[in-house]
Amino acid sequence: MSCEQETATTLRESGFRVTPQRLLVASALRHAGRHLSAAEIAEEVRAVYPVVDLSTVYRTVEMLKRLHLATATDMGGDDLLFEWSAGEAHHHLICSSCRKMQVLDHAYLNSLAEEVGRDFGFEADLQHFAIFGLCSDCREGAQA
Amino acid sequence: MSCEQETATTLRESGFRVTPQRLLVASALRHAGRHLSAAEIAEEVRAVYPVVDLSTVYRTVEMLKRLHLATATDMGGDDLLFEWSAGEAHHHLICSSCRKMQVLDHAYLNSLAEEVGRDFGFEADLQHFAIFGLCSDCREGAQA
DNA sequence: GTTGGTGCAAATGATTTGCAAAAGG
DNA sequence: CCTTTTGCAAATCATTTGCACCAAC
Repeated sequence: MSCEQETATTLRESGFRVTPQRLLVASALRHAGRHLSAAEIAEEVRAVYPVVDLSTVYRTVEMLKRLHLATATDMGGDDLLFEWSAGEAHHHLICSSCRKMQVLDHAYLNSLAEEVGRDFGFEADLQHFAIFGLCSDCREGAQA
Repeated sequence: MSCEQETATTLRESGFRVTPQRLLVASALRHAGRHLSAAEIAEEVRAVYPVVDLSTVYRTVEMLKRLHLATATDMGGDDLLFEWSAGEAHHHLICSSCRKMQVLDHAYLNSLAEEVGRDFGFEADLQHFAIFGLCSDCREGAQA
């Protein structure tokens, strides 16, 4: 089953209509392999399907979020960044000083999720966390 | 030493000038005992000192953040919420469904901070985290 | 006096919304 | 057909910025 068909099936099963815009937004995210802003998603989609409004992108991404197919994260920039959410979750260490971004394996957040579930019955949505702080380079720089 | 004097000393030592606006914004946060939006801070300050612009509140809070005297957190509402940052850090579990908010002790994030520091040399700023998810009540509701 | 801080007013800019037309099922 | 979805255009609204004046020190 192709990516497109897979998305289409998921949408239909969830009671949403399948439209080219939705498939293309999903596809753009799935194949980007990185975080995209709403404007970047629109750009990607327009390369194939010229007329897509930003509002449609926002509405679609909102839907994908509800279906746990995409995540939205404030990574310290001016706009929210969206990412396809498949396979293992991952997170980011973002340096407040130099903006460098490192990937953090989900293993680091596993026990937190478990403890919070055990102690509070809370099902934490730890798909995509942004942890701000100072990277090793900037820490050394600050001491010098 | 009173709260006001304490803040004044900190500001002076950090090379910032001491102004009534700054002392009052700090005081509003310190004594609120809860999260305040910029507008709420302005309201508090104006009760004592009638003319304070929102932009001053934003600029002051930004300064307090740099001094680690206050935190800014997106708690899912329309605006950022600010809180005085004293004593032990704490965090929040926020239900995406019913918006209920529970306090999470810093102990839950301690090991994460340590591991990230050890493995990446990254000094995580884990003063005030908002963890979204489903609370126990809403999980039960969803199953029914 | 200098420099930094404030109020005011205006700009910014991402995200949201109302609505009529278009398309999915 | 009936309902959902879209594009368009306009609105929203928290936050930021430029600038002239004022206050710390």
